[in-house]
Amino acid sequence: MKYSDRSNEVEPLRRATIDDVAKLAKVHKATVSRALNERKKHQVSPATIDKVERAARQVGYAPNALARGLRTNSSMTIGVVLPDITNPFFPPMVRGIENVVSPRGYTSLLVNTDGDKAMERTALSHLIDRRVDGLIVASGQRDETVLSELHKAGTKVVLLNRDAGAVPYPLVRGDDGAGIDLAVEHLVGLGHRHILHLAGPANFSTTSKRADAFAAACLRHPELDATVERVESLTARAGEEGMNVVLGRGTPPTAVLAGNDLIALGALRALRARGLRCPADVSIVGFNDMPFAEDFSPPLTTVRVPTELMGRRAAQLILEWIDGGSLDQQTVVLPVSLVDRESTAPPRS
Amino acid sequence: MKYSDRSNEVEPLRRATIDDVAKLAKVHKATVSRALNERKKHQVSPATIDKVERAARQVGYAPNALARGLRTNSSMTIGVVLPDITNPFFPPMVRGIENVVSPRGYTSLLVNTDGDKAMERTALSHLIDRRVDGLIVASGQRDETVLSELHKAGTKVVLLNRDAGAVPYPLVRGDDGAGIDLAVEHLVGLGHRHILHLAGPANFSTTSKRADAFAAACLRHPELDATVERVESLTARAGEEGMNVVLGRGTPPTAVLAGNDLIALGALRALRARGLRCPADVSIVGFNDMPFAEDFSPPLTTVRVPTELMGRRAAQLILEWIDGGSLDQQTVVLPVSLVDRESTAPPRS
DNA sequence: TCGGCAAGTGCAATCGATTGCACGCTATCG
DNA sequence: CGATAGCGTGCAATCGATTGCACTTGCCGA
Repeated sequence: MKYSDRSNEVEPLRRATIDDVAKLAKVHKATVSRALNERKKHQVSPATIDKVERAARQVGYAPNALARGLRTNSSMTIGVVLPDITNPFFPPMVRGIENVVSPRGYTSLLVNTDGDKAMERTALSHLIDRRVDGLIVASGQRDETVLSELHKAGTKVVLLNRDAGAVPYPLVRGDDGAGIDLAVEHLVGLGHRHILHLAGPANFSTTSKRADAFAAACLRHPELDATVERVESLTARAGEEGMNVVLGRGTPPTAVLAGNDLIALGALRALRARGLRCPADVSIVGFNDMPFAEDFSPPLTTVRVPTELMGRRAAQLILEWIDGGSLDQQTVVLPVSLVDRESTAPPRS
Repeated sequence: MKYSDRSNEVEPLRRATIDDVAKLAKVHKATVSRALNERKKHQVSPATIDKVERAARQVGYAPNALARGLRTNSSMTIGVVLPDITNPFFPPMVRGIENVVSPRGYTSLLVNTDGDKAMERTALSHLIDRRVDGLIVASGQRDETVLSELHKAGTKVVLLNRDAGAVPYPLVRGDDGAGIDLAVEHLVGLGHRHILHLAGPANFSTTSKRADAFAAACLRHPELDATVERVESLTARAGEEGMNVVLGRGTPPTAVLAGNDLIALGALRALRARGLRCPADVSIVGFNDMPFAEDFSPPLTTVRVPTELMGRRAAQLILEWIDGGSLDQQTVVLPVSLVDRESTAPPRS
């Protein structure tokens, strides 16, 4: 047996196109298009549909989404912008989103921004280049300029979790204020008077809403000796550092209400490093009820926000909008609840 | 001033096309294309480039990736297939992938399969429809038929973490065998003799490699009284159930080596529920060193696999391949290490 | 028997880019 | 001074689908 030089060449392997199917089925490609399109099938005779489907199956035809998108001016994709997929708070939202968009034939394009404005900008423009039909943005910050540009350009965006300053886009979020109230009442109920709020950075709408709610709660409870400490970012490391500076200042609070679970986790680590016990020496309440918060040491008492549901809602909103629904600015606030686990107890003495 | 009925209509808001730019710059669109393409800029005079760039900026031109992809037959996207993004083991891989593909101008398309064959099939075909330039598949199972179809069709795929039966695709994985050896030696060194392996399902190459390595290690240590229990899935819930049946059978082992961290976590929960203490009563070793394994109660001793690096490597491989590199089947095995934390201790007498 | 209608199919334009080829112009060299 | 090389640009085809319109049939009713 003799092989030619070409035996080593890689076959071009062109995927079947609509023309291939048309040729095989001996009909015009327009007919193929219609026969395979659920919404236009009725324009084609059953016999032809059958021929076409047979042919399509035979050559393994799958429409080129790029070509279709070019023509129909819709890519059937939703861009999803996250600050950090590695933060376990977000994946459930992603699931929620996928759970509603996939069944409708949409694919989601995920990008990370690392909370970096420049990265967010390039990420968004990539998505725009790809002609996403809509965007879900969970990385909003207080002073967004990109988003207001997008708004001017008429891009469809739904904000998730975090608001983005003055840009009038719809927003789906958890009830941060109510969550803080729940947490404060819980701690006060246990008898705590000296409470520290380890707040997240001010440029996130979520954490600053929480800080505001904390301040308001303190006003309602004049008996409280409340402190607020801002940490640099929404990470365990920042929480640890923040807790350390507080601890370095002298007598610790009897309870800390963290801006989110990661900060709480950091606080836990700082406590442990100093030989303080939670909840015996100090109680800690988190926020978000991220996955595995129940497995921390001790299991974390925290405010549960319905992340998966938030994802779903955001996805529903963007799809409605794409479908021509005229949702004006609207904010969907989803209820939160307190999950009472083992990181809180009455203060000692 | 008089408004027509159209005043309420939504402006179509057509994005600027290459023709708009051409018109404004008074050149042919071919020239615009070349002027804006880094690799063809040299064919265009500097004066023209300047004119074009000005015009492009003025109208806010961004090339339509769909149109470009259609013409160039490359979408600049990489499909990433995961079993479950909600499992914290995967996000770091995703980061690794993004870290290498984004700088090269690629966007990654993420999809979940939930370990479901049917979902995997539809997910993959969606990605193929979108003409991804390559795929990274982390959801491989032993008996893959979809992947071998893809292989026949000439699709470029790199497997991540899990192998997929006989399909000759390149694979990037951690050294499962070595990891188990490390763990077993660690436990044996502590004095454990009665060791249980809570193995994951057999249809994953990872868990079955681990089970094999465990069996081999036992052969090397005839003094061991080893047991293996298979759990139904790679989840905490399954780990808990598995541990419960073992516990229900009588005297517990002094140490358990879990198929992964989630199973370990489940085992931890089961122990706690029965009033058994870890590591005082039974030691536990996990596998993967997923995020927050250090924050469990107790902090989990586990085998660290370099997830982010695995993602990077897989991404590098797929890009090389796309660039015309002819990587034949090759397996990249990355080294693992034991992270000794607090879930292991010598057996009580 | 003929006009008309409807169903089914084909034709060709179109979406927005890229790219091989041809053309015109200028500069260079023998 | 004329042939020629080469640079810069324009022309038009092309990628693979969708879709408005026109055309062909066959059937029905008057």
